[in-house]
Amino acid sequence: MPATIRDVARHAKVGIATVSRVLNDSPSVSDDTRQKVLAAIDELDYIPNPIARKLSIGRTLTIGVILPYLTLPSYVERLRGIQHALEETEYDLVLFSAETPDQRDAYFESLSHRSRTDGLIIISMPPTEEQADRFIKGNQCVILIDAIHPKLPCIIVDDFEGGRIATEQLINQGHKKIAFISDYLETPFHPSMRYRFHGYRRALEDNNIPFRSEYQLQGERGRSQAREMARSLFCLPDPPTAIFAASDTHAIGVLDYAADNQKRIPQDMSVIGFDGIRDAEYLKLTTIDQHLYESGLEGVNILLKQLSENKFSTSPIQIPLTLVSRNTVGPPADSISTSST
Amino acid sequence: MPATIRDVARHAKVGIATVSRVLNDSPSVSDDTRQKVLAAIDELDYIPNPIARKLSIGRTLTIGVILPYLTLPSYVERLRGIQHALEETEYDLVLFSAETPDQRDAYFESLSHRSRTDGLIIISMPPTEEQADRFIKGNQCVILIDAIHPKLPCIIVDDFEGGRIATEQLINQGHKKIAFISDYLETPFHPSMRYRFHGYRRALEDNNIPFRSEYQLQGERGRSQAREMARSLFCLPDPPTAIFAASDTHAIGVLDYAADNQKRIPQDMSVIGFDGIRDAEYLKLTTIDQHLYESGLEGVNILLKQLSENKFSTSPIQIPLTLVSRNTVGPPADSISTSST
DNA sequence: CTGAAAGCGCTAACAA
DNA sequence: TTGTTAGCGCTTTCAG
Repeated sequence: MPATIRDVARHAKVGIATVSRVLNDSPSVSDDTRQKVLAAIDELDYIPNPIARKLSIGRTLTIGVILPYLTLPSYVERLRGIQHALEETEYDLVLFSAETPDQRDAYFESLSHRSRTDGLIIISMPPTEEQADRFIKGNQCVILIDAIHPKLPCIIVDDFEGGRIATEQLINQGHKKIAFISDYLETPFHPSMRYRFHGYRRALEDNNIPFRSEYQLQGERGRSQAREMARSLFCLPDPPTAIFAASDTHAIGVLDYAADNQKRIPQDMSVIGFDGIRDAEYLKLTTIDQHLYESGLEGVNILLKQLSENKFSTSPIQIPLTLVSRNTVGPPADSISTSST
Repeated sequence: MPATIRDVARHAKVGIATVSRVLNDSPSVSDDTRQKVLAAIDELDYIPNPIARKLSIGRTLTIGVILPYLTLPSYVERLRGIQHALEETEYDLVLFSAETPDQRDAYFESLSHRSRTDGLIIISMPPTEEQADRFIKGNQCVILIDAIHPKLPCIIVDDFEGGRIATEQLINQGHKKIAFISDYLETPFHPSMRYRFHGYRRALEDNNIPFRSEYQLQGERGRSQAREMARSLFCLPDPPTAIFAASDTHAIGVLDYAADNQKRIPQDMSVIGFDGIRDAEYLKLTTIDQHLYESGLEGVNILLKQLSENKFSTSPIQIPLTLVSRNTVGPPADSISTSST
């Protein structure tokens, strides 16, 4: 049996509260008794029981993280930021992965109150009106990352603007035939991509480039799906000269297709991604970096502030986007031949 | 203030113990009173406080997972298995990421006893003798995945045999000039790769192929490092015709190099990996699948069995390896020209 | 089948 | 500065 605070008190011949005080670094303990207590603690190999502490102070000292898939690099990268920010605090990080809408709803329900966690970081899953109300009613501290709800604090990026910038970057290089590939846009699951698409449309419009529906492809999320989209695009009678991929994973799928089919990037096709995952850096992918890791850090900071100050703001925090120019965007082939003529 | 068990008892006009009984599905409650209690619970929106429960039963209902990096796909894949296995249980999964040896030692120390977690799943980090003793002394349930210690339960694969099989596969295709690339082999951090190397050596030996030290490269862990190794190998005066990469990440680095330098895989170079991460499937990489996801599942199963039966076996569980033949291994170029001559 | 009461190990008034 | 005491909300004997 492990020693308890009572054992320590007895051993040090002090009151149990005094032990608690030295445990919690209370200033109102004489140096003398502190030493005695410390000695007893040491002698008995005493370790305070965190559960008892939690019950007593009425907090769980636990932060829950709910994310959609543990597989996609962008979620893992955000998780890394969260984990890193949390490890210097007194909070434990408990992980919930919701791979289906049902599971998501179940978690939203079972974690809607304060009994298991002091707060929740929810990644890329906008709650419904009802679910948001439950969080509030349950007094659960929530922060949304990459999702938005008028009643809840959230961290987002300007996806519209990001989409616009990405497309503009392509246009500036001289591209006019610009494709857009993404997940299915009409799901409520991941609305960001829809905004990126709108940004894309806007950039085209601003530059008087007509939108061509054969240049817009959507499908199941995933790298291999993106590869197939790339194939379709390349096989078009009048193929695009550039692709704006709504995520780096999509962009990498395009790169895959190119690598396997003797297509040169960016000579035969320019590609710009979105996210700034680690592989993008490595693959020299030009992309819009949305600072995933930092968003995790920031999420923790905001949540902890909420927890300590017990006030929160529902005006979304915007993380700035950064265009990272690497090697996958260049002028279109025809512009080169034109200029060299 | 949330309702407590006492409120429910009062409301249902029963004793507090009775409420506890219906909460825990005790059979010794009359249907009649059960209904009354259930009604009260419903009416008061009562939610049992898990912390109080944990304190009372003396368990944390928490499993800790310690892993080296949250970035490498193989760890994430194992984590997925763990998370999945745990989500149907009453245990919470709390995450610890040890990115440095110091951090690892700190976690091993602070989690060496039962106060924060009921058990630990440790991935790819063999504890020292001293650390293992602490776990045992602290009565902490531990299972090692991809690491081994004589006093602790562990889940491993036969890395030696895997290395041998991978190499043999290359040899069977007619290769004689086979390179091996890996992390630095001499660290105590990730000993598996050393065994894979030994398996490689053995396969060469068995087939009377002399080991050529210029064909063995090691370096920092990582895809881009592997890419550089591929470059060195290709630039050798007498380059190898096949590469056994000690991890899929290494293998993908080789693929990267090939894609960027007009090298055809497997025509110009055969590549076999090790791990069976998801990208390997997607990239059609031939590899030795060590069933990462399943290892996570299995780790949880064993740990939970330990917890419930309070007995454990330190004889390592071996997960079988599977050779997955995909598109990156073929006969060497010279053998083709030979046979066609 | 049910209830009273004694903890689980800690924190935090309150009094001294 | 210190000790006593009353909880935190649950489980679990033990009587009835």
